[in-house]
Amino acid sequence: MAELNERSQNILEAIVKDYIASAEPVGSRAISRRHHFNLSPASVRNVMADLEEMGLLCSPHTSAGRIPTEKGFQYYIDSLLQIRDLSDKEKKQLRSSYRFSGMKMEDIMQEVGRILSGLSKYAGLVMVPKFATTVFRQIEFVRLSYGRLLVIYVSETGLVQNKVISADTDIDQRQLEKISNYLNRELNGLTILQVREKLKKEMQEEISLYDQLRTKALSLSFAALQDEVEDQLFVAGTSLMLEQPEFSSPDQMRRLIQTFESKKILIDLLDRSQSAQGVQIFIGSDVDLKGCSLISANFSNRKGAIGALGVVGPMRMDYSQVVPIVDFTAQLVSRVLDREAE
Amino acid sequence: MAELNERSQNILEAIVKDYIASAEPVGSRAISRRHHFNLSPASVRNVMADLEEMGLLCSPHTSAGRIPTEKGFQYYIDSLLQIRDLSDKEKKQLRSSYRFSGMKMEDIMQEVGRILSGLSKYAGLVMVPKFATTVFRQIEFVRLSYGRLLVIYVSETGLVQNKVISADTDIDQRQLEKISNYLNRELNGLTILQVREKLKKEMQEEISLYDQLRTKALSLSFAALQDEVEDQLFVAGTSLMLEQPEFSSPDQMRRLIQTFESKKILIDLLDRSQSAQGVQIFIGSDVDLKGCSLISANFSNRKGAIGALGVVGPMRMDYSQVVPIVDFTAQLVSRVLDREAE
DNA sequence: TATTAGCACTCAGGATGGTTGAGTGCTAAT
DNA sequence: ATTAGCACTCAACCATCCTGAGTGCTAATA
Repeated sequence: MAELNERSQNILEAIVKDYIASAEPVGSRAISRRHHFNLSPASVRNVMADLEEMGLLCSPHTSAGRIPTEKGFQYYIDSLLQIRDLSDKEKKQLRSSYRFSGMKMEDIMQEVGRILSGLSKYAGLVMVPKFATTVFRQIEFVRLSYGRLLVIYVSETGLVQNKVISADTDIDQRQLEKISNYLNRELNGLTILQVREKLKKEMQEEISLYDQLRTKALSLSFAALQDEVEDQLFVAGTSLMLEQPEFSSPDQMRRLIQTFESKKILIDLLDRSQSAQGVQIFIGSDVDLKGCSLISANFSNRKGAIGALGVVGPMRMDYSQVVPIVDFTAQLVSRVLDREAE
Repeated sequence: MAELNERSQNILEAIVKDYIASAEPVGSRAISRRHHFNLSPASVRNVMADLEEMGLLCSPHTSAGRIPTEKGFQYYIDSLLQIRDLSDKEKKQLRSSYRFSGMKMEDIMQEVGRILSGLSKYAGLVMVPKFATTVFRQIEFVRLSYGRLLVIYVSETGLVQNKVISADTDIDQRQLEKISNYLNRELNGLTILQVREKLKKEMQEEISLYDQLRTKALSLSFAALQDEVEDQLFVAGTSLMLEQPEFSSPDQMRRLIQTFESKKILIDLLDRSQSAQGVQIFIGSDVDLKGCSLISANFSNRKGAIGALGVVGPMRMDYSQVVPIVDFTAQLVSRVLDREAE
């Protein structure tokens, strides 16, 4: 993107800000009046025409003001937006909104989503990613019925997964305990991915069946861990977004709800932000989020990244407000999880 | 409700059916033409006026046809609706939609919701109720960090719950195993409610502390099981409902989404149907479901009721279609769970 | 040369009014 | 008891007009 001269930048910024505030097209007169760069509406119009030429603005129809295009927002965010830091007071306030003592992972995530949504007035998202990326801590088996077992495995970060598997023969609880003891000793500290590797390798070597218990243990844990568990996504405050004027028409509402319902689009985006550092901003049809933006950040404990959170709002979102909230929340959550981990 | 004479019944039924099909007010002419009770529009009008007087019909404005009121629907459902049985072919088809092998409880529930929604074209609900009503099967402890434990407990029906608790002292894994062994022996076969009772009683008698292990076991399990775990509700296909003409206005959409988001209203209703037998129908502002109805049924295995499922749709729903689907699905799910339980 | 005043033009949105058609209630005739 | 007939009502649709906000262009200005 070519650099803009200062005047153009100022005017673009003014337009974006006004539009964020009002959700309505902004006209040259309004700009020249409300912002005090001593310029007549006519001059402003000239600049606006240039900006439109460059694809940063557009007008819904001839006699309406201009609104920023996606590209316009992009430019604004990349070059003009300055994120203010939260004041200590705000940080304190934010910190006190979050109270997680005694909550288990899932509940914390849900609560974080709710609070994010409440603070931003948009939809809050929290994703706990695939189990595969976590570190194995413990596995337990519960016999449900003949040949049917419930497997429960716990990650280093405190995530719990359970799954029902079928064994070809019945196994009693005493034996199951031995098996889990064996596995817990053997697999401790590996990531689930490593565990899978190890199991696969050992099972190939094990064809000789010289140790019945061990063979059983391997095949059971293999069955338990083999397939992917999906990312878990918590969404809160969808209906808050429906209050926004850009979603006032039935059609737009429907589309929005569908987006949230399928979750896939959101998970993909959060997955992407998973691997990045710091706050990410995704804009509009960047990826099937027509008219919306996603502000996200990942969180982690000292054992590594464990998830991502964020806020989805209309593209016309108050970024300078929401970005620091998301950022700080991610840090807070990271710290909490760290404390929990040890 | 006073009994209606046959003609009135016929006409009411015709109106309800036409309205269900079209979602539009139905007029006297349409009735007298489409249904062949040789009556002129004028006669139909007379009857309609009576029905309106009784509060079973109303007209949105003078020159529109009539639509059934809530009371009208209620009467229709109570007295006129006849539920056809599913044909064997339909049953077979339904049965083959449901494939749950190797799925764990949560996934089954989610899948059932999705399928219910798909079949009915409305929103599908499945609720797994409070843990308290289930029978204890097994408890396991995992040490997370100093003094912090993860408790996992499994019900007879295969539900898994986990929770983080803090102990006042650190306990190592060997000791935890002993504790869980002890508890598993001691609490086997009781409902969670009974378990709570028992624990409370024993803890009172235990002040003497003559057995350290046992005391610890009691206090841990008490902490783990003391507080209520909420009902879990799975909702699928919200956006399908938005397609219905009655929710075409932004306002109605918003309200609907809010209802689904809070979940509370739905949980309350399903909770109610939990205890009842067979299919239940809840209509409209019966309970804060303005414009909607809920058709629900509970499911159970031979150890007792474990949940409820249903379909939420516009009050103008095709009951004769949806009721048997819900009914049969509940039976199917019950059977599946029975098979799983032993 | 950059800015601005002035002016003609555009167009969405609101107000107004007429027409249509579906539906009603009432009355008198059957 | 039923129904034909008729006057009446009213939402929905359409065309039309008007207004005001906003534009682009051009010529005058600093």
